[in-house]
Amino acid sequence: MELVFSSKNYSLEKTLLSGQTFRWNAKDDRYIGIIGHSVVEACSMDNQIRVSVLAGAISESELCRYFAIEENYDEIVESVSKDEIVKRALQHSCGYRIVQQEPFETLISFIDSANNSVRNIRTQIDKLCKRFGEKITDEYYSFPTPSKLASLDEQELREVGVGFRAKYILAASRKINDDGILEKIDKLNSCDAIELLTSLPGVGQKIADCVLLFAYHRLERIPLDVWVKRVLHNLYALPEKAKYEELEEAIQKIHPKYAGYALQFLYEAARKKEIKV
DNA sequence: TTCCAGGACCCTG
DNA sequence: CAGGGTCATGGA
Repeated sequence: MELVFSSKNYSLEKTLLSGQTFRWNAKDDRYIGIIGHSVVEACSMDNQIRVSVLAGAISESELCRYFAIEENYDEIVESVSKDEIVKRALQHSCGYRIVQQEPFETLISFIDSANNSVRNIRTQIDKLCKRFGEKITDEYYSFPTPSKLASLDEQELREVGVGFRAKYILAASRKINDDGILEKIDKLNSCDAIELLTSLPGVGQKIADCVLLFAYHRLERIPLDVWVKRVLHNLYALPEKAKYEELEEAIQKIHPKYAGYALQFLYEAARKKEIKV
C-alpha cells in the first residue's frame, strides 16, 4: 500500500509534530507513525508526499481520510485569510493540516493532556501503547482498546506515568466501553456532542473541542488553551478572563465555518514564537 | 528551587 | 457564578 499526493501546502512537520497527534516521530526527513494497527511512513519529496505502510494493514481510503487529503485546503486558507491577523500567522503556519484521528485514541490522549506538556504526553501515550496495546512489530504497538483499558485498575495505569489522570482515563474508558458513546457523536450536532463528551470524567469543554476537531473533523470547533487565549486577548483585544463561550462566540462570528483551522494557524505561529502574543 | 505544561474538578464565598 | 486550590510528572 502506498498513497501519493501533492505536497503543495502540506507540511508533515507542522501537521504531525505540533500537538494534535502524539505518536509520530521524525527520522531524518521521514515521519513514522501508527494508524490503527499499521505502522506508516510519510515523507515529502519532489512536490509529493508519499505515504507507505511498513507493517500491518490499512486501506487507501483510511489513509486518505486520516490525512484529510480531499478537503479543499485552498478554500479554507482563502476563507480564514480574510482575517488579517490569521493571514499574518499563515506566513508561518501554512501547510498545517488537521488530520482525522481515531476517536478513542484522541479522547484518551487529550484527557492526558490536562495540565501536561506535549513532551510528557508523547512519552506517556507511548508507554500506554507498549504496555496495553497489541503488538504490530517489536517496536510498534497499537493504541489500547476501550475494553482493555476498562479492565485495568488505577495503579496499573499510573505505572505509565499519567499521574492523577489515571482515574479519568480509567473511568472514561469504562463508560465508553459500556455505552459506546463515541459511535453516537457523528449523528449529533456540535452542541449535543459537546454535552455527551463532557459527561465523561476528565473531559471539559476544551478537551471535548479537541476531540471534535481532531477526531471528527468538525472544523468549526475551537479548543481554547492557554496559548489561544493569549492570542485572543493580545491580538483580538478580547477580555483576558472572558468565559469560554464568549470567546467562542466572538471568534466564530469572524470565522463561522473554519474557526478551528483559523485558531490552529494562530496556535502554531504563537507556540513557535513567530507571532508575538 | 520554583514554575509551567494544549485542564478538570471541587470547594468557598 | 467567580475565584481559588489541587491533582503527578518532568523539564527549564
